[in-house]
Amino acid sequence: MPEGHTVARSANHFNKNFAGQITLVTSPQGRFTDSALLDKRELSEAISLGKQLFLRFQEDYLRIHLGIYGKWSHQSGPIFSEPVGQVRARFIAGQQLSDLRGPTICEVIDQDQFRAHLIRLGPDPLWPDFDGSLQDRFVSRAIKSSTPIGQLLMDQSVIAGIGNVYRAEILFRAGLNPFLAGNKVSETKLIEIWADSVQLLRLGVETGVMLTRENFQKLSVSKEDRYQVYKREGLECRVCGGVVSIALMASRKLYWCGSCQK
DNA sequence: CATCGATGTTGAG
DNA sequence: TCAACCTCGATGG
Repeated sequence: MPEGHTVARSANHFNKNFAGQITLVTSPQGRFTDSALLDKRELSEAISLGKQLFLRFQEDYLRIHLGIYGKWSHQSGPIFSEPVGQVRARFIAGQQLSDLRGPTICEVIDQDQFRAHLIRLGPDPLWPDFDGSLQDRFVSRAIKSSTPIGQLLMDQSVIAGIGNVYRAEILFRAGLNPFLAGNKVSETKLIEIWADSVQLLRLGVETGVMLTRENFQKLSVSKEDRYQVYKREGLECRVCGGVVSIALMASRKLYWCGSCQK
């Protein structure tokens, strides 16, 4: 159940432990019927873009999207324990084993299809942005839209990698009302949101935890203390003491503080 | 033990 | 707009 930082961590794991190696690819569950196409080939590299992970096997790509249920489990050998659950795809190289369970997408695609996905997806705050063009793509897209900013942040073609937790937390940190249309948000504010996304996602990659509170202390790792507003409906806002609200926006739960986020 | 819900997306209507 | 997809840990009785 990842947002972009988790997927980036998976890519890092594959680049560290599998890249450049002949990799066994199987489907213990049997539902990944194309596993044989990749079996015993070199896993060239892993690329994360938003919530999608692409494992390149020379000229072929395995596109993986965990969706809401999917999960990775990694093990180091020489002894591998049998993990619980239905394993869609299993990867083994040397002493490393990775099991993929419950993904929405696990499909082999070619280079053209890979390029199509790159084009379709919006800018990923975790990608290097030396000339600021990724930030520009986000700002210019959001500032033209009459869609609420709370929905724009969940749109993977606007910004890739933000999910329901970061959406709520970023808007709280920006003091921005989620219902405000994108074209009513100032350019300065949009740049601030992009910069905060970069900061938060990087910290998430580094720590493996979604830290969003003021001092980023890991002391706020316990579930009750972790977030500013996410899943805190009916509780006191940590800043103003008002009540945290909840509503459905595009059928996803949205959390915000009505007085901090006017 | 049964039920619920989740950091997500697609596609039918 | 909403059901369907798909898995399993958390929750409650």
